[in-house]
Amino acid sequence: MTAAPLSDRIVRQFDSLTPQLREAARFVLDHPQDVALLSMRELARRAGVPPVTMLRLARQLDFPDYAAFRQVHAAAWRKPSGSDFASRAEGLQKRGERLPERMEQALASQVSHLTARNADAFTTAAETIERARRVYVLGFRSCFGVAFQFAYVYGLLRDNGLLLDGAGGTGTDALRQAGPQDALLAISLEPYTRAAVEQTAFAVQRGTAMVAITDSELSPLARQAKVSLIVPTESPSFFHALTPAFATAEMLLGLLAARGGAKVADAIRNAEGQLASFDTYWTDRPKSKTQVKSQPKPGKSRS
Amino acid sequence: MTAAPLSDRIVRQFDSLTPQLREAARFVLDHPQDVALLSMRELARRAGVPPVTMLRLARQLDFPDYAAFRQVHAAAWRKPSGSDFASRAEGLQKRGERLPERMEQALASQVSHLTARNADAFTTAAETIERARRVYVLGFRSCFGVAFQFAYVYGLLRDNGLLLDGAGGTGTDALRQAGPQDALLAISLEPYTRAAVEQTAFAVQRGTAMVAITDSELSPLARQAKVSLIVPTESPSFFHALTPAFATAEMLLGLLAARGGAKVADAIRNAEGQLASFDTYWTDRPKSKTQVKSQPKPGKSRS
DNA sequence: TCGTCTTTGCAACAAATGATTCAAATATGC
DNA sequence: GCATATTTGAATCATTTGTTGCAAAGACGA
Repeated sequence: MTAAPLSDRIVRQFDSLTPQLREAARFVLDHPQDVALLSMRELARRAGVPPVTMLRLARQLDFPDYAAFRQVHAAAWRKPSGSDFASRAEGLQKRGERLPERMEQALASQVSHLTARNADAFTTAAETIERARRVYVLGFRSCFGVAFQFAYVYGLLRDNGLLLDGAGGTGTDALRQAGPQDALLAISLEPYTRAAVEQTAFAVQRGTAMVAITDSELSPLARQAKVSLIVPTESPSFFHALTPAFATAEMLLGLLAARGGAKVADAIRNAEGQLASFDTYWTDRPKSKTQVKSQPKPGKSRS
Repeated sequence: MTAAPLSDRIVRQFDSLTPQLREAARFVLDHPQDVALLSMRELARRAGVPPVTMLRLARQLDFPDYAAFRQVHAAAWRKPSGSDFASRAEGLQKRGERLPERMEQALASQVSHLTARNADAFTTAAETIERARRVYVLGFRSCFGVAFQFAYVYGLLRDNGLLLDGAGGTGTDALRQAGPQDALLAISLEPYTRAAVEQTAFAVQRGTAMVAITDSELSPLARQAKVSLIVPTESPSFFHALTPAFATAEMLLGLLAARGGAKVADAIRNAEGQLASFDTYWTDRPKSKTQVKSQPKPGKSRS
């Protein structure tokens, strides 16, 4: 209905394309809006191919013009914003009909208000974590995914992070060593797991600075935390929304990385190199070719 | 930052505009997408004013260029990859100044376009999962958090989910039993971990229906998947954004729950009851009192 | 190894774009 | 009613756009 039929066409023809055209096709698939919004030359520049290639791609896909090619992409984006107001109202009742749309709407709105609600908390949280000797990360049950994510990415930045997961039931034992020089990032939403409340309380009592991601200033975590990042959890669905909490963690990580400057950049490059040498990642192209060119975005790292 | 402040600006200045400029402004307000997608001349033609008027309108609103005017309109409903190129360069210097705001902006915009990009894919994905005898969930490294989240919440709905985590290195062995009646939800973003690619390929070869959450139609997962949910990963920060993938998982879960109807509601109540009887959750009130009352919102469940 | 065929990108082209200029049309103040 | 200011649009200019032609580079089969 939207862009699907076109991208299908591209995917189906993809294998029969020449290498250079694939490069272009890949970029077009990944950035469909850019086709509509940018000029052909600018699009080609960003895709890293000469302008002619874009024209050739369009022709290969049976468009007479580049203009026709672009129009299809434009139409795909025009439709939803226009017709949605009308179609959104109807059909809210029908059991999950259009529920993804409603959730999307809600989540986007929640995410877009995170900083407003937390003003300087992000900075304070970053400072707290930077100063810490050790950074413990805690999150149980529904919050574990967020905690894991933070710990994993943080591990690319610095090596003083420790995820308190419970493999073997020993996970949180490490907290016993937490002290005043350390920091604890704790994530817990209503209903707060008993373990989260008790263990953070223990650490705080020992003088550890807690950064909390939680859902209310009045949550048992927030009241003991040095800084709290408050996230909404309302959702049109059965479940509490965790996306805002996840986004908050991701934003905090971004801030930490940015503040780290060159030192962090080095650490990331280091981690990448190690992973590459372990052959962790899958690669498209035949290994024989010049591998240098096959790393398209050098500055960008893997989270 | 997006379109809102601009249309505000137009409305506020509207009264002080000359008649002809109002004509133009009115059209621009009613067709903001056209500003981004059409040329100035074409836009003017449709608005019924000479081209110069559009330029004058842009200037009147303190834009140096018509290009700047258009860019603002483009940025409003475009994912941030494009417009951020400019701000990324300068922003990285200022070591994270206002980075949370920029990330928030980007993430919110990305989340708000998830369904547009994936149209019917959510429904197809839900159907596939519903039909499956077993539902395997796979995600490594940076994607594990998302996989965990899905598996955890899915576990509240039904008991046929299985997270392929690697505790003890045995995690993915379970995939050996995957067959044509089963489904596999796989999450992998660039750079794709070798293990994810190989193991999903194995399952697909055995006839398992794969639902992929990935970042391109051309990713090694998408090409083998029955349905693909495509998520953006661009970010103003060092790292790839995972929030869109997380939100997608959450939206899919919401859809599954909604489609499940009463049966699912029962299952959730069941799970809650069990957790409560294990005393998993912390409660504000003194223990002596009636414990029943300490389950605050009966309708709302824990994700 | 050579010759053929495909793929690729540079340079040049015509058309269209955004922007400028200026004169006509209209409104405004005295 | 006249002179001044403002508003408007046509004609024009310098760029940029999409497109074409052609030659170099590369792949492939004999």
